[in-house]
Amino acid sequence: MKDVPERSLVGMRLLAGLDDRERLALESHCRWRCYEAGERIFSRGDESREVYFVAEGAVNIVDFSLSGREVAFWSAQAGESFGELAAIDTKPRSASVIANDKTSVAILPAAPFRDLLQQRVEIAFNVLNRLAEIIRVGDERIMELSSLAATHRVYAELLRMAKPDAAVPGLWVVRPLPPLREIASRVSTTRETVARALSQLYPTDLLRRKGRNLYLMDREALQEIIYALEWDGRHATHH
Amino acid sequence: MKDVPERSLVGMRLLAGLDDRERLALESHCRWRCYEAGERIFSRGDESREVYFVAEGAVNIVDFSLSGREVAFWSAQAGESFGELAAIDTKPRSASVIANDKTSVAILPAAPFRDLLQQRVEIAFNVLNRLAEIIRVGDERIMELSSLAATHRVYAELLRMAKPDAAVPGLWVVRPLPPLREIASRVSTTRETVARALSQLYPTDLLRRKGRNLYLMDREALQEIIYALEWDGRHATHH
DNA sequence: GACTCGGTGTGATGCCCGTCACTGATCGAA
DNA sequence: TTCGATCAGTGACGGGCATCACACCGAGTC
Repeated sequence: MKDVPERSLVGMRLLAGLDDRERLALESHCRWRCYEAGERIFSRGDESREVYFVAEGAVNIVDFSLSGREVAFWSAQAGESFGELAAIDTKPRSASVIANDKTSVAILPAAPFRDLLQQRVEIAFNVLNRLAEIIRVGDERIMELSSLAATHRVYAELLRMAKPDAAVPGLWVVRPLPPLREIASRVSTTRETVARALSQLYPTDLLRRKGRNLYLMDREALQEIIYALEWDGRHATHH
Repeated sequence: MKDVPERSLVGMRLLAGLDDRERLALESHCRWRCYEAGERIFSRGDESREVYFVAEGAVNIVDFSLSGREVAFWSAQAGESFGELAAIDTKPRSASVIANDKTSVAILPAAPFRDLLQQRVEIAFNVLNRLAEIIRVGDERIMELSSLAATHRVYAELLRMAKPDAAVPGLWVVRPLPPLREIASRVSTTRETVARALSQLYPTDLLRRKGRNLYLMDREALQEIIYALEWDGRHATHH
């Protein structure tokens, strides 16, 4: 939000538990850098090993299939970090990272990062918890890809993106609604399918769109639809 | 392989780096148990938090969709472990575990496991590396599900399962070939599709089947097919 | 204004593959 | 041998959705 980005690691979740002295020591190992929206920070297969902390902005962690299809794995907002994998196991980058907005990051080389983990077990636990969360989310995604039709995956993603509306309790809103192409890449389908999935729901009045906001009028009913359609849909009882 | 299962944690990869004294101390916190092939060890959503070490046998980590579709995430052989996630983040089990063969396990409660991580950073690093590997494999799976047709995912899985033949160099073999239904659950498709994928390849002589062995006559050519078909297949150049 | 460019909505077309339904093969056990 | 159970192979059918193609819209820009 500021023009002059803060150069500090205050508020980084992965570093929760460090006192000021420790944090400053860590900052001395960092180099800082800004990226424009859309700029690529590193690519799958790269040999770099640094850990990145997002100070401002947000990034998408993605990968591309041979045919150019973009698959989004997850994203990191300000206060979060990425690139830990390569720093931990010293293998090449497993995915690419692209700045979403104008983004400023702190770049910490692998060596001081590993030193930190050794000296402060607390931080190692933070990292363990973070990796565990990534695995849980990933497993859920695999389950969805395996058992839900594309349309339903879109609805599931809407439910994940929506936040409670500040004004009306019980009303949920996706604000702002990202470009459909981005939703598509998160649930591994196409822009067109996302558009059709939404259109299909407008008449039922479960979804309502106003400008760049998308309102979920009845969250439970939407949830219901996702699973109801798995029964008598193409995946019939089978058992 | 023995009738009386060994009750020791020797050879557990996650514990590499512990000396005998430390290992014995850990064993004193374990309880031991055997499972028959097919028996369920725990289920997704369970509130247990123990870490399991596979002494003998093998287990499958799976999950079931509402429609009963079984999705296999990964498996753990003797010397490997599972259940670390819940022990680390104290959330409910993210998946179910089913014994593949007759299996004996050591069961370590979360508390001593966490103590271990705190006192021996080396072990914490082992766990970090393991989780990192799980994430990398999971990401690859998501990529495959997003960009490869079912038939090609089957071929990719064959390549993963195959090991070099002891006799003929350059020849790779899947031995023994598991039931097709299991391959299907690993790549999220059906038994029938796996059967058809194999049948399709027999005439080309890239695959040859003898009893419970499946020979890959030309590994590179198979690799080739998987990606070649992504170009001019249904996922045309798009961009 | 006109022109571009990124984001939308939607119809038409094919084809992959999940589902259902059989037929056989294999292997133990009775 | 004869069941019974699990696994394997294959045909038929149909629906979902990826692809292609176009029209529309708002926001800059010149």
